[in-house]
Amino acid sequence: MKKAVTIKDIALKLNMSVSTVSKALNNDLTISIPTRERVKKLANEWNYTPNEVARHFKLNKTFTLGLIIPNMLDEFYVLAINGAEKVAAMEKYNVIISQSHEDPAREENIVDLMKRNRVDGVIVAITKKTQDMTPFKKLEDIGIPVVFFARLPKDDSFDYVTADNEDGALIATEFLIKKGHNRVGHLMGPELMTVSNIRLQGYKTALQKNNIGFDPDLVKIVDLTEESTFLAMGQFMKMKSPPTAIFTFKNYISLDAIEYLKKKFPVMVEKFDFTGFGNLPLFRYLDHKPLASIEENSYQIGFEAAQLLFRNINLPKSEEKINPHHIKVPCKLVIHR
Amino acid sequence: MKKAVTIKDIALKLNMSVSTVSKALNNDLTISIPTRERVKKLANEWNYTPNEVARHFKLNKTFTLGLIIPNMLDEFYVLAINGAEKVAAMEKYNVIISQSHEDPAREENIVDLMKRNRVDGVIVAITKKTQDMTPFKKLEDIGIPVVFFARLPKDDSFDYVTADNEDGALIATEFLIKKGHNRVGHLMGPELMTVSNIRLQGYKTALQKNNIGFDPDLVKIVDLTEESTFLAMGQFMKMKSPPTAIFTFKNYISLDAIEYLKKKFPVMVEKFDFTGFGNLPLFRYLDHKPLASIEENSYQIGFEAAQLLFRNINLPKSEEKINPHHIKVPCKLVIHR
DNA sequence: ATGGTTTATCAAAACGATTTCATTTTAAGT
DNA sequence: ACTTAAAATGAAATCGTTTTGATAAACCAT
Repeated sequence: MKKAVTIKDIALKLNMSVSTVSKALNNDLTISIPTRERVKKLANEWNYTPNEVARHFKLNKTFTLGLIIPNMLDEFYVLAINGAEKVAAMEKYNVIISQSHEDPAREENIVDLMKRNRVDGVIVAITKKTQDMTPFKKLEDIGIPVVFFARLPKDDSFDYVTADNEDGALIATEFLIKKGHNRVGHLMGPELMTVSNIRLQGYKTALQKNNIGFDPDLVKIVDLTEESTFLAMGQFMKMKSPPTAIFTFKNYISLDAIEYLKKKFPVMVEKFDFTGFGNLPLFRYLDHKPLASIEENSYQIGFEAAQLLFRNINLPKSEEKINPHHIKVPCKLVIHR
Repeated sequence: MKKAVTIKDIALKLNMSVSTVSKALNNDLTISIPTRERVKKLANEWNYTPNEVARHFKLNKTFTLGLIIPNMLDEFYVLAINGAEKVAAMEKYNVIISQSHEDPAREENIVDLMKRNRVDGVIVAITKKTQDMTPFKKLEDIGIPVVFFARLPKDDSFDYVTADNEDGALIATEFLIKKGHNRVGHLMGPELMTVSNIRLQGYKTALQKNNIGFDPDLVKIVDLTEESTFLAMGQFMKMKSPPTAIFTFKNYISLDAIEYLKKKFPVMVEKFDFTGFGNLPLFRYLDHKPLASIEENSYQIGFEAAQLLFRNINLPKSEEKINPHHIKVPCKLVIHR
């Protein structure tokens, strides 16, 4: 079969040692200019392609970042990937991406794989259900730093980057209140997720700030499926005094909620106001859309997560991580109409 | 710094040679059961994580597939990735994904990178503008097989997997004709792209089959930006007898076209019928959407591309590729209302 | 006991690059 | 011409694993 040219082949042809060739290719100053050029010329002619596998092995470094995300169909994560890739590119690092598909077992496999492949660091948004943090601990045990983003571990000892969820929730809720709504509901995310609770907190704070009493009946937990949103909306609409506006955990939920209204209470569609996390590009095509979105700046989140990771990667061997770094990226309200 | 345990550490501790440990861990039958178990036990206790970098280096094989796509924000590609990943997983291969962002220079970098990293094969959807195929030729020169999908090279000597674009275009156009339209327009994709021309061909065939003369004025080329679609629609609407239905290269274009009508000819919105390639999940939330989509089965395309790639990877060293394989995955019409 | 298998283990080479240290060559200074 | 310093090259070790061929130990039959 076809085989790639090695440094040795070149050395042989030019009657020099492999060390000279290696150095020549790396522009080592101890090699004379003429030799350097002879080597490079032949390397070029022969289409020499350095074997990075060998290099990485020797250097004990892969110049690769591992990215673990739940699902690439969610634009949020794609943008975060792009942000991380940007930083990686600047540092001449590669990025490998893997999807957990919200399955903790699969996630664990991926972590193991990345560990075996000796990535230099890992950036991860855990699944909705991830509880056990030992796989990540083990990564750090062999010196592979980890940074979490978007989906956070309960355990605060890890580094993470997140949107300022509490503030975002506050802004989104307050926006509805200022619009004149005093019965603002909340469609909350899964209880298991740390962010769900933080956003709930922001919602509560907004009420408080505006002297509106918290009514537990105005909060329903959904799991991001259409059915659960429909169910929750049904419960809302059955109330003696239903909410007139809703802040949702994610705007995908708002969309399903609007669908529900379109089907069951068409007259209400126009009156009901929604806000939620996630500013989706498709909104521009919708006739009925949330009033406003919380833009989480996922690109920025990915960007900062990668930066933080590099800070850990480049830490001098001796220095151990002292305190975990927690970074909050500010949110922004985007009004759609 | 923390260091990972190696096979050597284990051998030392157990007073055996590294070869024995290696074989034990690989369940080699020439190693006695008791030794095998002793080794595995300690490996487990010490959290031994095989260094795949070293392994790949030694085996001259990385068990990794490279995937190059234009853009992960397009669901089409994400689904294709998922299909390819499925096959890779079955073969115990990893997948690394990189985005060209429609930039041929960037694409070339990625190819080079994958070559240096010695992936075992590459699956690629080229950029809109890619013309030069030598980077891919060079890949094959050192024995790394390539399979193209979705976006095809002009050069037919490569393997590829594609939707049956001509048939899809035919079905989509004919659907409009059968609905009673005899002035069916086409918003065509960039001329540089092979698929654009193939879809145009399908459109023409549909007209012919239904005894409708081809009117070149009913075809406008767009570049997938909103502006160019608006421009093309403007030209259509200025005609003495404009089209009453349009088949578009991609349904994203249909969406922009519908937006145009909403703004400029609100009364026409309901009368105008659209079909196009790409069945987007977000359609369910739209009040004004294309009449039907051509579902390209991108998951299937990714799946088959990976399968084809493995056929090449597993080719005995001796056998050279004879004829290129070209696979067409059938399309399906999905009606939205 | 002797030779002949079979079974279990080991030593060493190999993969492709980098890097340290030694050695050779060239140039400079007297 | 001779020493000495500077410049250029080379030899060899190394990274962690697999694999081949050799060796040692255990078992069997005569």
